[in-house]
Amino acid sequence: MTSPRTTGTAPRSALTRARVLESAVALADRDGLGALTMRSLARELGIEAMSLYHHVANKEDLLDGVVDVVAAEIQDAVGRLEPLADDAPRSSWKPAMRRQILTARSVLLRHPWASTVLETRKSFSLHVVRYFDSLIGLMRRGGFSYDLVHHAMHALGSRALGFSQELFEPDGATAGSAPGGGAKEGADDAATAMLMQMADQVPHMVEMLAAVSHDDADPTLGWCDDQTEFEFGLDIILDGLDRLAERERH
Amino acid sequence: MTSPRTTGTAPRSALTRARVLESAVALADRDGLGALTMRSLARELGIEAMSLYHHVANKEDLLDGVVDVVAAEIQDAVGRLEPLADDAPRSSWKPAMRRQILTARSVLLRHPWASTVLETRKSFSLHVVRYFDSLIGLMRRGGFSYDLVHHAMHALGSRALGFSQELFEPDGATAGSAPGGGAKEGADDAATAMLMQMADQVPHMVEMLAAVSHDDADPTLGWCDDQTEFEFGLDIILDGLDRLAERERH
DNA sequence: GGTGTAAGCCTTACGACGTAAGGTAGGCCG
DNA sequence: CGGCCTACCTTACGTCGTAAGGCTTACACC
Repeated sequence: MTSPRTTGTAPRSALTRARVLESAVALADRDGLGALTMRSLARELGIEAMSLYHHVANKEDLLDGVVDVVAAEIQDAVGRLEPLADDAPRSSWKPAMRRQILTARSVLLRHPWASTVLETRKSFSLHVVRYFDSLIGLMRRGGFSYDLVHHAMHALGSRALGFSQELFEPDGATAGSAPGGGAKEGADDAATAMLMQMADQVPHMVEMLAAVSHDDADPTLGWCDDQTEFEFGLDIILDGLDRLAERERH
Repeated sequence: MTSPRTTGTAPRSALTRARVLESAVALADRDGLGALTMRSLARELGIEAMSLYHHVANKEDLLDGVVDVVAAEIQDAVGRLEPLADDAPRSSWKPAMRRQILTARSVLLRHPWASTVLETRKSFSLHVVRYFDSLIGLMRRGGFSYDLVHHAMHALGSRALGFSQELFEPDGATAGSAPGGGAKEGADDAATAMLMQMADQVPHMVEMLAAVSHDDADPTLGWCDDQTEFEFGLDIILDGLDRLAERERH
């Protein structure tokens, strides 16, 4: 379909590392992380698996690159936010940081598999580090000592990037099930039923679920609002840091 | 070596699901999660790979079971703590919870691979749920509404179990490298060197590293004390929750 | 005792996976 | 024109999880 360019300087390869990585991201978005294999990615690009090795060193390198693409997307989105005014009060570090983190989160929500890959990297992505750097800058403007900044980054952990791995997520991002798959609904119901069975073993939990679910509009216990819970946890940490920074400043 | 029992009711199988799971935990402890395969586990037990399927349904089930073993260990350790006195003040929920979580953490530190596996489970382990239940109970004694308890569990996230997945851990728990492996030292140094190279790209980060590392005793920047950072983050959250609970109680 | 049954273990084999090794063909520069 | 470099391909190996089916042992019952 694409006519081979007969002029130009590089007629041979339309395929670049960048295109490989973009394709990998698209494939993972569409079919899940489990479906991202060298062979399937090659098929997607219309080449053979081994040809990928001319653009990435191995699968680890591919994943590094894929993380980098997502991280660049984050940095881009964060960079699009309007910057802090020069005369902004010291306290504005907190809403600014909140906004950056929620922006990062919105990007990661578009690539649900990315957090899993991020956690398994053993080297930095430049884009991630630059994103962290901007958070550090915000805290400095808020009057944090570097020591406090350092602790703060650890306290935030993965929340700094906008995810907080939920234990026991309903659907594993790793799964990569075929899009027509059936058995999904009822997962919550099954969990609730299981809990009911062991009501005597976990009385507080059962009572909590009862209490929380019926001042909710939805009586089927459609479980929790991720966004709300994320923001709740984030705010607790930001408020705590604010208090510590104020104490530090005497 | 072990004389086969000729009496008794079950002379045949010394191998049980429990023994399989224990062996799997031991293998992962020793050689890493990556070394835990059906074949290697079978070799460890002196049987063939396929024979394992008489005791576990498949590898997912094996991992479920392995998580359960670790969770039982956590529950056991937590159960060994002395319980709250009946006349303990309301505010004692906080140190009690802190103690439980740090106890859970001490168990997970003995099984560094376990957090990774925990995150990938898509169903509950009874022992984990019971542990959570005890945390909920503590917060209730502290006067929390169930709604606040619910948010609190989300805010804690994996910290409730004593881990806070560090992005970019020095060594992947998944690796399972041969015990004689060489290239480990210098990982921090390499990271620092890389950061130095891009100093202009991440000025705050570089400055922070400089500031934090030289009021540290160790000038080689041996990086951070995990335990300290974990407790710092945990305390921020617990303090924040305390404040919210107090406000709730008017 | 003999016999049926079922459990525990083994053998063989399949289709994924990542990737090592080496082959081929086209475009560039001399 | 000839050599070379590079993108791509072919083939093959060793690993993984596990499906299918066979052997053997120990018990339940007659």
